[in-house]
Parts: sequence; C-alpha cells; structure tokens
Amino acid sequence: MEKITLKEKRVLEFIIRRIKEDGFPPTIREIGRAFGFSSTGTVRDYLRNLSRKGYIKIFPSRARGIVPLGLSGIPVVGKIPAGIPEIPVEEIESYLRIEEIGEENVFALKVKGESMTGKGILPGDIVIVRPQPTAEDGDIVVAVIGEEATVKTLRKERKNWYLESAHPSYSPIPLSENARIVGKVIGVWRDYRRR
Amino acid sequence: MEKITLKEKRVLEFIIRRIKEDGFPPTIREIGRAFGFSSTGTVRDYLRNLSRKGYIKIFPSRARGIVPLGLSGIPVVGKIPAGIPEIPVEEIESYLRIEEIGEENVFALKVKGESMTGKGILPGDIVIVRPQPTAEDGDIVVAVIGEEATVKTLRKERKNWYLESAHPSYSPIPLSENARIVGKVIGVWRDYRRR
DNA sequence: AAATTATCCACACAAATGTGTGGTATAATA
DNA sequence: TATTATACCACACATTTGTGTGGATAATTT
Repeated sequence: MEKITLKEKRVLEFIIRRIKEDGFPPTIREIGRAFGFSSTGTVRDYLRNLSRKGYIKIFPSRARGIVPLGLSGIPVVGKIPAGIPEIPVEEIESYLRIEEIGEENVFALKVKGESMTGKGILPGDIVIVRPQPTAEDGDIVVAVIGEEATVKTLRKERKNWYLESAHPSYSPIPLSENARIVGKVIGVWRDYRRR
Repeated sequence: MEKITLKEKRVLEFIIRRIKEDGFPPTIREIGRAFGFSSTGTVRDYLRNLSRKGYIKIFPSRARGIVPLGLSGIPVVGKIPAGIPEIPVEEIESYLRIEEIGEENVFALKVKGESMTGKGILPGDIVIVRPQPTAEDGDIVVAVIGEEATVKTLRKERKNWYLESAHPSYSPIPLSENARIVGKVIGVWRDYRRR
C-alpha cells in the first residue's frame, strides 16, 4: 500500500468515523467543513489521492460515493507499532470484520461447561455456528444430545461417527437420533471484559 | 416493533443489501428503479412508513440519508432452535457486534507460538488489544520483549511484576525496560475456516 | 535548477437528489 | 358505510452535490 501523508490519513479517518457514526459516508462539502477547507476542489484533490493510493473507492457522480477500502473494523497489525495509539496505516495488514461473515443464517451460542477447554474453547466463549446437518472428520460441531446443546469434535473411526469431548473425563458419543449435529463451529469469540 | 407489510420488508431488505454491497445507502430514485416505481413519491411513502414504524432513520434533506435501525450482527441464541435455519426472534438473547467495540484505538494482532495455549489462546488466533502501559494482576496482556510481541499473563508476586506464559516450558519474565506492556487483551477471535 | 508533490483557493455549472403538491384505485378496518 | 391504510402515479422545485476550470504557495524530489 502506497504511503499516505498525515493530512490524507486524517481525512481518511474522518470518513471512516462518519460512516461508523452516521451510517453513510460524508459529502465533499461535509469533509471540507470538518477541516476548514473553503474549496470543494481541495477535498476532491484529497479524495483523488486517497483513491489513487488505494485507500478509498470513488463512485463517480454519486452522492456520498466514497467507500474506504478494507473499510472499518478492527485493524490487524503485523508488527507492534512503536507509537501506540497512533497506528500507521502502512502497518495495517487487514481489517477484522466478524459481523460480515459472508454466510447466511449464521448464529451464535454461549458455551457452557468445560468439555472443549482442551481445544481452546472455554466456558463463556461464544461460538459462531453455521447450521448444517453433517460435517467432516475433525470439525468442531454443535450437537444436540438429548435436550442439551454441546460443542464437540466430530470423529470418524472405522466408518463410525462419534462426538468427542476435549476433556478426558467425557467419553465419545456415537451419532444417533438423540445425538445429532446442528451445525459447524466456524469461529469463536471470547470477551475478557465480561468476565 | 410495529408490523411491516411484505412490500415494505422487501424495500428494507433492498436498502440493507445495498449498504452491505456498495458501502452506502441508495437514493430514493435508485430504490424506485429497483422496484419499477416511476414516481419518487412512491418510494418516499415507503420510507416514511418504515421510519414511522421504527425500521429506519431518515436524515432529512441529506442524500442517501437512510439508515436501517434495529438489530444487526450475529444473533446469540439461548436454546438451540428446533427449526434451523429459521431462528425464532423469541430465542434471540442478543446480537454479537464485535466491530463496534466501543473503544478507541483498539487493534488486533495474530498470535504466533504456543505460549498461551494453556489459557485457550491458540496460534493463529487474533487477539483484540486495548493499548495501555499497565494492567492488573491476572490480566492477559500483549508485551514487547526485546523486539518481539508476545501474549502473556501479568502476575504480581511480592510487589514484583512478571510476564507469565501458560506453557510450562517458559519461565516468567520480570517487567523491565526491555519487557514492557503494550496493551491489554480484551478479546480473542478464532476463525476455523482459515485453518 | 527544474519538475513534482503537497496543500490550499475561488467560482461556475450540470446533474443528482430530497421534498412538496395533488392525484387515482383498491382493500382492509372501524 | 365511512374511514383509514396500502399502493401506486405525475410533475415541479429548490438544494445538495460532484465536477470542471484555473489558479496560488511552499516544500520536496529529481
């Protein structure tokens, strides 16, 4: 990604903030007002440069047609920047956008119990689940056993399928009418602030 | 929430889809074109009704000033719904919106190495970090030791502070000039699809 | 020294856009 | 039966908004 100047960065950050707060991008004049630019041409020059350097996409002739690329979300950095909290844009590898998991009907579930602690899924974690009736060997799945929903690892052994806990004190449960797969775990979210 | 008609729902879904795909809301005429409405008044009536019923917010006189309200994100369910993928609204406890962690300057970092596996943070996980120079006993922190960034547990023992690994083969490192805290880990995200 | 880049300005213009006014027809509701 | 809600239309108008033209100054790079 080509280097941007400090002022260009400020403009970019303003655009991102406005999208986050308002729900839609600012106009050229709104940007100008925010920075004290009396000319629309000034702002247009900034947008052109940001576009040329690959930081935004401009939809010509469309009101508010400014879209930050690799848009908002949480910046994932490669190296720890020296001057935190000022994260240089060059250090940003990507943006984490969990909500925009491009899949339909995904839902989340809070994990109870220690059955998957050995696999790094702790009680209180939230698992993101893609509903599906089957999965592959080794997949982490949500299964309903009797009445209860649990997170297990799916295992195949000599043509038989088992739901396996990471905890040694639980024994594998064969798939059956009363032990069926609800969906595959595609992600895990843990929030240390709510603990 | 007041009931919406089927056609109103279609218009609302179109707006949401356009924001997701383009990055900004459609104009009145763009909505009209998509539905074959030849009059802007028709679309405006739809928007007014959607606004009155609480499904969108309209910013008067502002181009593309249409913002869908209400709940977005990944639905967190209490019980596993019987009829997946149709999740009944009653079962939804909350909505997971990680991007909107209401904190400034939060960044993310990919975890390398096994040093925190024992605490449920695996290699490849992405930790969400709030930049801060200190933390409390027991907090999981990102620290820079020499040149390298690592995830550690902060420990206090007899007035001395240590950076502790969950892995037994690493020994605790005292806080110093060359081993300092960068920030506190407030969350962890793991994506099983990218493995 | 010359060219380029960064950082601004003023102003005009056409197109995009939200809004207002005033309709019609049908179905549901009170 | 009267009223309200749904579901559209046409058209004019004022603002909003992106774009174009033609600058200026200072710093940086070639």
